[in-house]
Amino acid sequence: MANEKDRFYDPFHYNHHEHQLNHSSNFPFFRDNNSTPIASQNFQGFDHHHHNPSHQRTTFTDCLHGSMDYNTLSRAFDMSCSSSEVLSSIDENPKKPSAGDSAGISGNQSTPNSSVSSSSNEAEALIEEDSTKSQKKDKQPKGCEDEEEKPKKENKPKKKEKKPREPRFAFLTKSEIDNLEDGYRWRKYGQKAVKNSPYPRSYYRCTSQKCSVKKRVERSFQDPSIVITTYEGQHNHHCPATLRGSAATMLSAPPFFGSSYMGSSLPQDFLAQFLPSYTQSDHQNPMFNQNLSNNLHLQPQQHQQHQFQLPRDYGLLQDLLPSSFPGKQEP
DNA sequence: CGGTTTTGACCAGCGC
DNA sequence: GCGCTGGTCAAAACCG
Repeated sequence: MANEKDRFYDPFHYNHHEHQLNHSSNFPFFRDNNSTPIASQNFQGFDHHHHNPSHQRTTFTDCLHGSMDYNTLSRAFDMSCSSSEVLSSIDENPKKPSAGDSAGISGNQSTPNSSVSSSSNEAEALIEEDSTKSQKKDKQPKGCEDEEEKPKKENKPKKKEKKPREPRFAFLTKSEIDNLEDGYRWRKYGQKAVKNSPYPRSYYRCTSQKCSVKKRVERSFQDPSIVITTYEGQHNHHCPATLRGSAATMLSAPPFFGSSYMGSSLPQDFLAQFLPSYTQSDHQNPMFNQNLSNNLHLQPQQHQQHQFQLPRDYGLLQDLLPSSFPGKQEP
């Protein structure tokens, strides 16, 4: 058990070589044979139009390994990217012919177009749903902020302006544990049966006050060993140090992506490591940097300079980082 | 006793 | 307009 969790924490608990091999594939999904975290995700800029109206919505799939600061990650990836090798995306066909439509990630659903792949490529798809559709739900007034404990049932102020949904991104993790530790504290607020799946989907909210981050956790019914965790929103606080040492540090390290260092001039090597589909041309593309920069600075708090320090137990991480990366420890 | 989980009900979009 | 579905609420139960 604990083991599983620990593994999940470890962002680089995978085989380097395998990783590299996967680089070449269009399918940024990998896992090792030992039920290690597979952490792959496809990003789809659903709310691009929201964050940046001028943006056109693009699908973007990428993968990372293991868990990191989801918060920053989501920001980091919520951008347009040239690598479109992926996705089928629901982008263009937000609506599926049949009902399982909104299930976004529906990796566990057998929706025809869900771009989710099937068991053989289980995680291939992990695509986020079209935000436009998701917006529907946002019952405004309440949101996740507990500030307003409105009596929703009766007189809910008819909400009008839909609050655009936060970008979401998902992780696939091979684990027996449904609710994987990620450093943050969550409170479950709902559970629903998933259509065409024997496994229910659980809804969690960050327990931190005024933090509206939510996550959904469900198990792929195609491959029950895979847990699909979808994050929505950005934490506006640091990761509570509930995790053991480095893991927490790791997960909560905004500096990882949030420091100005990461702002607009990420080391190419670094990006390449974390964004397997990232290419040099991406980096050279002004839009890429621009988007990245923009996305990394959505949150004021993240502007602050952090002295990035890598947890010592992440040897692999050390190895992956370019020597120029701040905090990189010399052997 | 305070925080979390459970769970049935409710609500809003969407497709037909 | 109706039915379906995902998402959310909130009271009750549970737990440490």
